[in-house]
Parts: sequence; structure tokens; C-alpha cells
Amino acid sequence: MGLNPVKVPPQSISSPGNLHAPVHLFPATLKETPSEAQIASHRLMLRAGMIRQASAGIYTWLPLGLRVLRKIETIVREEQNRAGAQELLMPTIQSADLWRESGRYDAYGKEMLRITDRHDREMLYGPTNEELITQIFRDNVKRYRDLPKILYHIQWKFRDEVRPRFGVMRGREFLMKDSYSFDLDFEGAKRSYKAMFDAYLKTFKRMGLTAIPMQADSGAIGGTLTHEFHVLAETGESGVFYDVAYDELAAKGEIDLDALSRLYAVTDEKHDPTAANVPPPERLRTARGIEVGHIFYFGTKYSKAMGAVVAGPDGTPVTVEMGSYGIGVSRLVGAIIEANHDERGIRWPESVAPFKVGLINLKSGDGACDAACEDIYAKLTQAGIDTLYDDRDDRAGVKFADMDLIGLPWQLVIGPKGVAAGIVELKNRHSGEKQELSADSALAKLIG
RNA sequence: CGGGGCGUAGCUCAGCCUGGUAGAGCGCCAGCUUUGGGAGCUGGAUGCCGGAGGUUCGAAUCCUCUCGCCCCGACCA
Repeated sequence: MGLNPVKVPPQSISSPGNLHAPVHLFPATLKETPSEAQIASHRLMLRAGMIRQASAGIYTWLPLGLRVLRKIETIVREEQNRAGAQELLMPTIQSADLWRESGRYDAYGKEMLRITDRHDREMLYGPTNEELITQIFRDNVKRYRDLPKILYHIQWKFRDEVRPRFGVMRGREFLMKDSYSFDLDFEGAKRSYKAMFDAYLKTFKRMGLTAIPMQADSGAIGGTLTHEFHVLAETGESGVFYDVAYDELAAKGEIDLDALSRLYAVTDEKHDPTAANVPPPERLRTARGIEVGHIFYFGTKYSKAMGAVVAGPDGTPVTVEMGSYGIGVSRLVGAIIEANHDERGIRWPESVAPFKVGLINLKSGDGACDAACEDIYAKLTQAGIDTLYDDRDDRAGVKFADMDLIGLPWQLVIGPKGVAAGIVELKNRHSGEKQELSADSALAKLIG
């Protein structure tokens, strides 16, 4: 796989062959909050028109939400590829027999959605893919020289949570990136683990998030090396404790893995005030965290049960060492909003924004104003800038409010007064800073 | 899985206690006036009151069952 990130071609939801046609987003925004939503990200995703609930914990992704999901997915994919992982795609529906090999068919419990097909064969909607990937590996890799391997896919999962909540943050159906590493020995497995650890820090950073790796309970999957990655947000589900040095390290461009892994950072259930590396009280931060990633080394748990064995250097069979590495892609959409919003709406980091620019025509129907908007929209679109053009025949206040709610990084406001004076207004959604400048300077700023 | 709550117009909700045949605000449609931060006036459309059964002359309202959804707690990317 290539080491360079893939440049994603600009998407347009305009009709094919007519890239300049403005599009009225489907559906319209909501002025009032649907009563089902409690936390900010859920409310804002409903109001902005990103998702609609289909059943408890199951959502339809509307055009605006899907764009964000795809952007996140792309960043995750690029960083996985860069780390040397190879993408494949496993199915959502799996055979119960495969899960009996690992013993998890009986162990998993009611969280697993079990299905029977027309022949009464037992199937399941995959909550994770260790069994399937181990089968793929064991059937296709027989010699140690083909190691190491890291394989991943980005696929919908289903876990029949007793109580889904918080919108996409804790749905039953969710999009997850899961990687699986295969190594000949523990030293190799540790290298794979570190490669993923490093990739995760880069991935979350690119999304504008501070994600702190926490020593985590290994839970049901079992193992020794494991970290949870938590995004700090007031509404996080877990309490976290961490050394303030994380903030200092995170502010730096370079990630020092060894320095990071020595620091104290744990979720509240693992917090031990008497631990050796607990920082002094003035250096110990407490916060709320949203778990967006979880990585495990679990040795030969699945490879042994399922016979994933390669011929080692001396010809004798070696059971491979494995790890798995998850990122909650759909959860990240909610997590990013939790970390980036204000009373007016969402404030997207540019890297994951559904559009980079929101073009507001303050007076649709005014010839000069329409012409100025259409000209600048065409230029932005041709330059590959994702632009949402609001040319609705509505009052200015409605458009401002909607644009703030949707939260695109840049708002380009064009009205008749400005057009007459040769200026447009450029507003930064995050800082709130506005500046008046010529259309050409605005273009240069957005394109350059 | 324990505990609590809610299903009435596209959305937010009132009406239910104390049965008498459907309401408000916002949104939507039309017209006029407005027009740089969710406009004003006038007129209009919209409901199997979640579903089934029961009580009653009569049920959104009372009773039973059922389905869906939300919240708190225990569990998870």
C-alpha cells in the first residue's frame, strides 16, 4: 500500500453536469430540538439535519451527516495505510459456527444479534471481527516470512445494547474501523501495537481532537497491553485522571511515544491514588472522556483456538501473536461535536467539516447579488473547495442562524450593500472573527 | 436487566384528574408589507389522539393488553 495520503476528489452534491447549481440541503434544519435528544451532539445532529433515528440506536445518515462520516473515515483510512495496514472488507453477517471455534458464540451473550436464515442456519450480525479475520489469515498465510501483517476494515457493526443513548455516540449499529495485527513473536506484536498507537494519535490529532491514551481494563477481550483513547469533553461517559504533562505534550507537534506511555492517565475505575507514577495533586487533571479508540494486544487467544499457525524460521509451527485496534468512526462524529460547539451550533474543525465554506446570498433575487454569489461559487467549486451555497429566498437572519447551526468553518456573506461597495464578508465560525474584503482576496484566502 | 416517564398536526407541547366528538406556538401554503442575525398582518391546509380489545348512549380522556420511544442505574467502540 502506498505511504502517501490519497487526495480525495472534491465532492459535490450538485446535480451532475451542472456544478454551479445551488443545492438546498435535504432536509431543512430544525428550529426546535426533538424531545428524544438530551446531549449537545445528539441535539445538534438532529437539528442540523445530519441524522434521523430509524429505531432505537439505529440511524439514517442524511447528506450532511454522511459527508462528515466520510471525511472521518478517510482520515482514519489514510493513517492506517500510512502505518502499513492493508484494507479489506469483511461481511456484516457471519456464521455462528465460526464463533463456536473461538468459544465466543456462547460467551458473548445477548449483545450479539443472532439471526437464522431460511435453512435455519445460525448466523449473527457481527459485533466485531476477530474470528473472521483469524480465519482469513489462517487460510492464506502459512509461512513466517509473510509476517508481520496488519489488516483492517471499516464496516458497520451491531451490538444489541440494552440501552442505546446519546445518538450516534452509543448506537446499536455503528461504523467502526477495526485492525488486526499478526506477528511471529511478542517483540513483533509490540512493534505492531506501537505502530497503531502512533497512528491513533495522528488520526485524532488530524480531526482536531485531543485524545489521551489511557491505561485500560482489558475487559472481555483479554490481554496485557491495552489502551483506551479518550477525547476530553464535558459530556464524556467516563471519568478520567491524567498528568497535566499530556496537555503540554499534545501542544507540541511531535509525538514522543515513550514519554507519553510513561505518564499517568487512567479511567476512573482504574484510578489508584497510591500508584507510583501518580503526579502530585497540582499536576493531576480530572476530566470527562469519550472513548473513541481501543487497542489490545491479546497474544494467541484466537490464533490458538482457531489454528492460525505459520511455519517458523526453524520449520516448526508457530502460533501467531495477535492484536486488535478499534476506532469508533460514527461515534467520532458525535465526539467531535461534543468537543466543538457553542450555543449557536456546531463548530467543525476544517478537516472533517461537511463543507469548508458556507456561501450566504443575503438577497436572493437581487441581480447583482446573485451574479456575485454565482461567480464566487463557481470559482470556489472549480478550485475544489467544498462549498454550500445558501440562495434560499429567506430572511438574512434565518440563513445566519442555519449556517451557525451547521457550523461550517467559513461563512462568506454577500449582500447587495457589499456588492455595491465591492466587498464581501468572511466570518470564521470558530473564532467568530469577521472581516470585510474584496471578493478576490476572500477567494485567495479560502483557496490558498 | 431493575426503576421511572412519554406516545395528540412536520416540530415543541396543552387537553386526560372530573368522558360530550381536536387545540396553541413554531413550521407549511397564498396574498400584502418587510428585508444585514430565526419578521408583521390577513387568510388557508394539516390529525385512524401509537395499536387492539373492553366499559359507556358517547372514549384522546376510564380499564386491560400490546407496540414504540426516552430518562436514571448496572454493562460497552
